[in-house]
Amino acid sequence: VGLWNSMISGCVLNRRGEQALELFKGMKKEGVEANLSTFASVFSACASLGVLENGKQVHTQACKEGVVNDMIVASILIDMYSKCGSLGDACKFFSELQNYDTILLNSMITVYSNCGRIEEARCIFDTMPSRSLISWNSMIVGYSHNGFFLEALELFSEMRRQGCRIDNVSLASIMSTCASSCSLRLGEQIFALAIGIGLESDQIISTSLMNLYCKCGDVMEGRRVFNEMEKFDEVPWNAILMGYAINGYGTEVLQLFEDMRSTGVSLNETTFIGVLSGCGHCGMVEEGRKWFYAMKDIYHIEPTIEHYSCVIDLFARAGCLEEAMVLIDKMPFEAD
RNA sequence: GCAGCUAGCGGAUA
Repeated sequence: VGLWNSMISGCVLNRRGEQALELFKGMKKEGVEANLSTFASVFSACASLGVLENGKQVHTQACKEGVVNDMIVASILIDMYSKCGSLGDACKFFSELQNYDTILLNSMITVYSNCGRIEEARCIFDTMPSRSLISWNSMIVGYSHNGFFLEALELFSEMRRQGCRIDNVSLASIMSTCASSCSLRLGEQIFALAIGIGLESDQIISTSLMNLYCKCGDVMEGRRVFNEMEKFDEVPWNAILMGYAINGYGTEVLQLFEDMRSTGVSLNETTFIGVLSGCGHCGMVEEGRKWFYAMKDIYHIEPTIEHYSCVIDLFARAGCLEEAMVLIDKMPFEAD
């Protein structure tokens, strides 16, 4: 068992989830009994792959082994359902549990927030025996993502009043709250706090600052931050791209997108949302059509409903109604 | 001193 477990958890650590599941199958074929660690790794693999059905099957097996009573396995399971977008299953499983620890309850704060059940998230937060930094951060993010900006800010103040440790995640989250609510001055004050604890060059703080400027309409200032910051991943690129897009700078969107491709920055769904919405704001039909198809054909990124929405909107506004209708029919989702 | 939880970018909309 030990050898199998090491191999499986090794795969998970190296993001080879598929391999981990293969190994798990092989292990069963050989008649080796899975234990706690095995299930823990397998659920993590399912979580990172987002394979719900697989995860459910293994969950059933784990129940027979009685393994789901383990706190860590239980948290991973909740996290797995959460990452697979199956929030109902997460809630159901949670309701069957008897014992909870801080980490498990933190996961549930996130689950409830992600289903919009913010009151229940807050209830867990209020009644949990002890709260970690992540509990506070999760609750703040929950409020923010659900549009409860004042509540997020209030909780952040409470955090400071109580003298809790504040980290880059806390600050970036609250700066994002400020950006969403166009609170430029407040956002800058939060950034000042970040400087005070030595986080002025922190990547996620810089990204948040840039986003703050962009959302508040000052793309030039956003660009200045972008130019000066260190960029370890594609997120800052997407943020400035989106900044250009929402402010109607179409040529800058295409230029930046070209820079991304020539620099070898990885492109993701968000990148294409930026590109397509930029084309939309500026009526660039040809470019929009081209990139919509290219994202699938060349970059192998499946268009989501957001992408369809951008491009359908683009066609409709440009007067290409038939093309828009055809696309609506071809959409693999329900129109919302 | 490593099994589990949070983060920054994410469509259109009077």
